[in-house]
Amino acid sequence: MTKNTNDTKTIYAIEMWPIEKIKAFRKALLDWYDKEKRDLPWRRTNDPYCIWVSEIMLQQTRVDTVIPYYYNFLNKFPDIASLATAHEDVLLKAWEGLGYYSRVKNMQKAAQQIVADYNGVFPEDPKEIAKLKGIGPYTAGAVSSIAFQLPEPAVDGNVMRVMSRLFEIDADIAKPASRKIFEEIVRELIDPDRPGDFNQALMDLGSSICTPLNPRPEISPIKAFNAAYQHGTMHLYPVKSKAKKPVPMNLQGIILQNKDKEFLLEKRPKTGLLADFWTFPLLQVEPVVTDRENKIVVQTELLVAEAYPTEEVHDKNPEIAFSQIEEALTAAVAAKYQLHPIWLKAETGSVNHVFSHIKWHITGYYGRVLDAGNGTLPENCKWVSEHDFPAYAFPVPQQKMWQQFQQNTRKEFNL
DNA sequence: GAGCCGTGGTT
DNA sequence: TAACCAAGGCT
Repeated sequence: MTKNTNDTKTIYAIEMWPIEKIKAFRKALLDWYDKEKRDLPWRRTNDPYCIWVSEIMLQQTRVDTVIPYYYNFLNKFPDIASLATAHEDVLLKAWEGLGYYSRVKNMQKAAQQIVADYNGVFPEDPKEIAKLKGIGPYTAGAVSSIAFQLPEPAVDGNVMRVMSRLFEIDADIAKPASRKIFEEIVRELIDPDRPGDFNQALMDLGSSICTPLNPRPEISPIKAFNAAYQHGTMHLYPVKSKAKKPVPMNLQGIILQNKDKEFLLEKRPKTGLLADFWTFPLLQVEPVVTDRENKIVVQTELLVAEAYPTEEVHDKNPEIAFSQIEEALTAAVAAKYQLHPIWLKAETGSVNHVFSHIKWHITGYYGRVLDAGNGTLPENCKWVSEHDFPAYAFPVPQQKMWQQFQQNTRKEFNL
């Protein structure tokens, strides 16, 4: 930060406004917020715990999605102590469907930190708040300003977009390093008397008027402060590099039922994608498929490194594809689960699911196991009656598989 | 710093 | 449809 001759600061080569303009900006923004702000559940409380819960849930997640989860979560875990001592399966169930599941695990660790280090009372110092697990720069600023009226910036995607247009900032907002620039700017602009409202007003403006697509700067309460709008350069901001496309992956979803009508569920590892969630067994098994010269097109093996579109497998040799898939499934299931199912001669469905960085294509197969009890099931596997399904945390791909099985296969074959 | 980590809504 | 988007943080 340097000082100019005309008494204004320069932040990362961006010239800050004089104090009179800053004050006018605060008033224009807060007047609009007072008039237009939405009535949201977490805006009816000053409890830092409730504010915290809302901020974690709102990370990369829409307001409409969060609202029912917010009520349910506070009902189940009304305070820091109850969160700190919750059972993990109950915790995950409360977050089921929200995504980014490490958020809730980190939140519990933070609750335990607060119990251990702060006598169970949420700390009021931004530096201390930022030490809590799962609380990064944005959330630390949000809780500090909203719950404790501290003049801390809370820079999220909305704020970066708004500021990049106001000041015609060329920094790539997709890069983590850019956030610091915007924090310095917000530190200068933030209203010291209403920091929480100021931060929330910026975010509300970003989500309603200063939107990524089809923004309406002409009706913005701060259009007079918008350099990009005034200069006709709105289309240039924000600068944001493109995200990578999700990598496709093919899986077989194995729906197995024993003679007690129970289904085989598998708990995923405690780190990585969908950690600690339950699904039908998912295998990366490709059948041996040969072309008309008996040349191998796809080699059967577990954990095939490269994804291979199932449709192509059928296309290459449709008349023998299913029996060869069946053969491969039988071998894989015997090896991994020590089970020997009798397969239904049809797929139970086809599920597509897109994650942030992976795209799953799951083909479902149903098998009935009559000799269960001989082999030893892997430690993370369990036969479960569907009556007990509501107690298990399922990711969306699993729910899609189950839905297809019920609606299609089960009805048709009376299983 | 870049990759990992979900899901649902919009265009 | 595919692409893009939404109140990020951790490793």
